[in-house]
Amino acid sequence: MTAKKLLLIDGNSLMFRAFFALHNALDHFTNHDGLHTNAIYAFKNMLETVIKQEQPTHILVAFDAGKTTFRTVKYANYKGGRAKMPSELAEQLPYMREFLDSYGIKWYELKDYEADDIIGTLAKEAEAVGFSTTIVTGDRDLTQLTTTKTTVQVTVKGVNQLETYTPAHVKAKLGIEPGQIVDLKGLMGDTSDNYPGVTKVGEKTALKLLTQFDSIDNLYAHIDELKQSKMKENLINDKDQAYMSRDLARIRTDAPLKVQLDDTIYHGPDQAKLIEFYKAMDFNAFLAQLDVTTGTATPQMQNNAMYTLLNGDNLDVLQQLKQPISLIIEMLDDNYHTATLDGFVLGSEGHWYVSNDISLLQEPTIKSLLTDAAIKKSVFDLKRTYVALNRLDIKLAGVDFDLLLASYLLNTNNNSNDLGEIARLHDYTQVETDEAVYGKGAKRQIPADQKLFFTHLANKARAITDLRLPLSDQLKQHAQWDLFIDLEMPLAIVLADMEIAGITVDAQRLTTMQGEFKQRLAQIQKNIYEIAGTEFNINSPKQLSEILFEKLQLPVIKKTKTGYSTSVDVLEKLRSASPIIDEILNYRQISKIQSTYVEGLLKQIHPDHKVHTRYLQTLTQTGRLSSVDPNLQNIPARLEEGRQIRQAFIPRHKDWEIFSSDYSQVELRVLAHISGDENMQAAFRENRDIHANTAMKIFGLDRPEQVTPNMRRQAKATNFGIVYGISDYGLSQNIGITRKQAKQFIEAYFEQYPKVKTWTEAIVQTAREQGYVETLLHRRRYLPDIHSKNFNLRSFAERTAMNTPIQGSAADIIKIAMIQMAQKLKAEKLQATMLLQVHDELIFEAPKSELPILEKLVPSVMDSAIQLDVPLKVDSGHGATWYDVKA
DNA sequence: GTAGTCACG
DNA sequence: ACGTACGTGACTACC
Repeated sequence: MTAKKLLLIDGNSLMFRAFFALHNALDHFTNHDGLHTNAIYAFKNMLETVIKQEQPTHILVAFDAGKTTFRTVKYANYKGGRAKMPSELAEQLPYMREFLDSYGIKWYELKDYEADDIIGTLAKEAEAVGFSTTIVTGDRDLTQLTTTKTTVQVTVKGVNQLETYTPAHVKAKLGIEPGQIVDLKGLMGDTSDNYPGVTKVGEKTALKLLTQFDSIDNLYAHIDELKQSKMKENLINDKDQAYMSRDLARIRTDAPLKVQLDDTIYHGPDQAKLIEFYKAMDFNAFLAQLDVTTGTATPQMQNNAMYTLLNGDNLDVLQQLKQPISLIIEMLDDNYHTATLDGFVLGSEGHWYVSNDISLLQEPTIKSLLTDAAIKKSVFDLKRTYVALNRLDIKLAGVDFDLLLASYLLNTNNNSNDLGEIARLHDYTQVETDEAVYGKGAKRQIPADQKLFFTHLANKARAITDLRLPLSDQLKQHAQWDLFIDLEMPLAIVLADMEIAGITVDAQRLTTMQGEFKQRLAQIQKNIYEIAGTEFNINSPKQLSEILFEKLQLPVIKKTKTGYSTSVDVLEKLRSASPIIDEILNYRQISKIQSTYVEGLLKQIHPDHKVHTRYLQTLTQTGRLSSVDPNLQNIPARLEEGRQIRQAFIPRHKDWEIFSSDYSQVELRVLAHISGDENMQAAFRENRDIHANTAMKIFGLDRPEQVTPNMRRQAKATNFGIVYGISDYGLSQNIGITRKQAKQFIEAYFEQYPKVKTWTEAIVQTAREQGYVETLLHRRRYLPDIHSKNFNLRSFAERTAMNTPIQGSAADIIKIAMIQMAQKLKAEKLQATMLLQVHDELIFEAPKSELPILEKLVPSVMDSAIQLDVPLKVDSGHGATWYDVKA
């Protein structure tokens, strides 16, 4: 006899999860009747994952029967104040049941009881007859049902990550037994279910009390033993409430169910019904997964594109291709500056031409097709494709669609670089992921069977062709078409040219520095070992903390997940405690410079004496670029010691210089513009020192002379805080004041800049209502966590709602400037070359003779990139090396 | 592969 | 009561 395994699903809880998991894509998930289907879609995926994982013999999905239950009879406010179910979800309920029916899964609801009670009762019955049971829910309260035979899986993030609770896990996590959870809830109450518990008692206090007294009963039996305190008073006053809350929290295991365990046997889906259901829902991707003839679900049936192998003799077929033509230059390695070109594919609508003979690209037929701006082409990752072809001296032109860029703009959360994965995000399954075909890590390679490789290439090209129209439509619907066509697409070429140009690095200079730093590190290391009285690895936080906090017994300031923190802010506080601290800080600083910037950079220099970074154009959530291999956006600047690294960045010719322009306070100017705050706008219009201005306002001063450097520093931090989505705690940590003071700062700030306050509130509200926020150019960021019950996740989403429009609009602005700058340099036939972008700064190399031109041209392009209600300000400088560029 | 630390805007 | 500043990438240690 095989072991019986029961799967119990908290239908309401998971349905909500499923609904909000795809809340972003609510509009996208509607069937031909206009019915929303997102919750059903996500629920189905989740259900299949769990069934596959658990292999149950029995399944039941429990639902809540209605608003009133025995709990609301006991306590009228139970679950009061809850927002009512969104209508987009409510309309899916009947279909959810139909889905379960066709999937052969029993579902059940019972008047006056909640889903929890059905689950509790069945779990108990199942246990009595020797089943093992798994409960899946989004509600932590169900962990009270955990036993040796019953595990509870709680969704953590989204829907597919589950945290498994066994009695041991409950104990490890909370320090109490599963059975004590009701006592815990009794004492602490539950805000989301809206019952009170004991005044001022939260989880921490409640757990402390339970470790001492085990249960509410025992606590009250010994209440006299507690020392006189406010808490004791509260416990006594709220005794009835505590007992009531405990009873509300307790899940019933004796509900009068009209369903037997035998009714929950899982036989699998009714194929015919399921097909009908998927058709009704327009779940075409799911339909495709069903093998209709055998009536069982099979792995993805892939319909492969037919391809033709190109050779030297059949290239003329390409001239028959209909436009737009999809193009892929395949490289397995990430770094397209150096990766081997493994093959290519060209084609459109049913005609796919592939080859692994790269030399064919040089044939006039193909080369002219690629370089002709009048022949329209679609690609996946324009910058990558352009750079690869440039290595063959082919100037790619005529690309008017990039699937990767389009997908990124539609949802910045989808930051995969894999065509197959991205296609799936858009419900297109007729192409494998690269990982599936090539493998990953050390095993990544072209498949031994060439047919597999060519088929994959053809499928990829077909995916680009098939997704071009729908994604273009979506961009237009989102008002993002201009952002796509006029900004990101042209920018890809500008960035490609910058990467190709590269920046020259003086390896000699770095090697000299390497020697110096090596000596200094050896000396500091010696000092540290002397003070510590032993040798150890200073680079190991673990070994270092043993020395500091155990051997030397320094006070512990902060802990990390795994031990003691040894970060700068901790060490700063310990400075006076031991001379070893200064030495360690010094060691850290220099070894960082040595390993990351001196040695790290040396490794990245190409034979042309340059480094060629790659800008990631589709990674950040805000629209900024990022830079890798090497990262040239975090070259030291703040401290002199590190700043000297910039001496190694030099122009490519003698008699040339490095020239740089940067926006001054661009983010605050953006804030002044979008908030419409008159006071802040006036400060910028009158070209005042914004931080001093803020200091005067929040400290109530009349004259700028009264602003002390410390006031300005605090005001500056407050300005930054606002941009980051202010919190009193964050600000207090940053400038070392109390939380209360920080709160007063923020209040004073908002009084002086009232519209900034209104704007922050409005943007958070906007995020709640539409599920996303936008930049000036309609770059969009979805914030699903804005509705989270989890305080941390929700707060983070709220800060992000404030920060993203600011940071993202600043990113939009400099991107416009870059495109216009590239055009100007070309139009004016200047030799000056744009090399780097560092978020608010553009860096060039140029013959000295062109410097006077650049000094006018670059700032004028940058400050007129966009018209705001406040002026943009740009500072410039130049010098023999990057280090010598000073404004 | 993850965590801790630190470099930048 | 909760426990944080926003956005990144690279290096080292350790499992």
